[in-house]
Amino acid sequence: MQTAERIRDAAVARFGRDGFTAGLRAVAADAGVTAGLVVHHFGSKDGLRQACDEHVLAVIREEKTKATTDGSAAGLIAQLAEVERFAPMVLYVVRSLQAGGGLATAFVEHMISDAHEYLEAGVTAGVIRPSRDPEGRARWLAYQGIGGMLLWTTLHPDLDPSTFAAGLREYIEQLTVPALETFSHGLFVDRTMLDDYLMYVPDPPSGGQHT
Amino acid sequence: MQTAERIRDAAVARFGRDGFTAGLRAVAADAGVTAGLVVHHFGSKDGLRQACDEHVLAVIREEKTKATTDGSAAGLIAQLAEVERFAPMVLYVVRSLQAGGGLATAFVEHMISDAHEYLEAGVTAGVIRPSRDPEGRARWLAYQGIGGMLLWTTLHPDLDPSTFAAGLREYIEQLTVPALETFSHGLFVDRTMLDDYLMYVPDPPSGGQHT
DNA sequence: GTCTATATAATGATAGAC
DNA sequence: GTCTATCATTATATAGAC
Repeated sequence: MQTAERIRDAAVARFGRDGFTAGLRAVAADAGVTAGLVVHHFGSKDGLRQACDEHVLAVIREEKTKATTDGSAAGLIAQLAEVERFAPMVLYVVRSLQAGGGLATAFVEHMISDAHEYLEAGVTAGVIRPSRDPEGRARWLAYQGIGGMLLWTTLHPDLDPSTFAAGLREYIEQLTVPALETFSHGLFVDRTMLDDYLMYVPDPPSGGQHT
Repeated sequence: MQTAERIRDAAVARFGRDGFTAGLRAVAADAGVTAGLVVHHFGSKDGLRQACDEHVLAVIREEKTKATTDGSAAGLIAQLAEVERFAPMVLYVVRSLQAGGGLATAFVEHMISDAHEYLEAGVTAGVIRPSRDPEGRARWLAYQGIGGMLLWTTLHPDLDPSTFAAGLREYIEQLTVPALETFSHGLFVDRTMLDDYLMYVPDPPSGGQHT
């Protein structure tokens, strides 16, 4: 393997474990080179991070990671095997989500798009209820799902590649019943809250479906 | 006002704007003192942050901030005025949630407890559906609600006290319809997904209600 | 391509005058 | 209590030998 790629992979793993405050010397040591060489290849620390972002995003797109923001336990748990396979990269994505930036935005938009596709297929198949704002619903579910996991992750900072997947499993198992309950029959007994709000926002976004 | 308190308030504001990577010199300059005096009063940067945490948490408890994780637009928008009043402290809490630590955990647990109380009152009043895991449902709603806002905040890093509340309003207005829809009648057409899952996890947690 | 050595800047923290 | 001056460390990045 080329040295530059080895440095980049070491950076993905190190940044994933320690966050972006990790120094170039640590990355260089992991890759078996010196800090100077890292700068020689990537110009700066920011250039290195950009290379990591691009590589991780390319892998995500290539693997066609499916969105699992529908709250389905089956889908989520099935994804956990993938999480374990790509543990270093998953951790890198988590760090990006915590820090913000281009990869985080791209990842979230990717998940929203996937969720949208998945939900619309469900609507067509008759298992998912239609929405008057399908795009907004996908966006909301993605934000809540990713955000919830992100918050849980941040509150349990002992995350390393070996324990991350197990911890994530615990989080999902704890919250699957409430999620499925709510996604099955909602939270409110009736729809007065929705109707009250719709009186103030009467215009459904384009693409809205009958609800 | 005492100098130590002025330094502490300056630190809350500065850490809220720039995150915890902000230096002691910046905090000291904001408070009109020197870096040495900050250390003299708080022992270390970590001591300063701990003092900030304790103060913010005390204010939160004193103001009896109500949980708004029920997805209700009315409740959320009503809270926005409070967000504007306490903008520097809200930003500090956001930074804590991004960084993890004691204040973040305490804040989330506070919101979970509030949501639990609020939901149970709704169940008793007959407007909220019962859950077989009321505590888990409150936890799930709090994680998703806080996490979603946190993710949105992280993805829009141009946050300062003046624009934060307006941006938050935009986020809420975008996603209120999907949230109310889902909380009104769920996401799935029927409850086969829930029933399928419950066959694997047949034991309802203690305190469960009939669903 | 890779290294050593160094420049430069910023950090948290300390010592001691006043 | 408050300041000035400084130390020790760490960081990114550069220069140049090989």
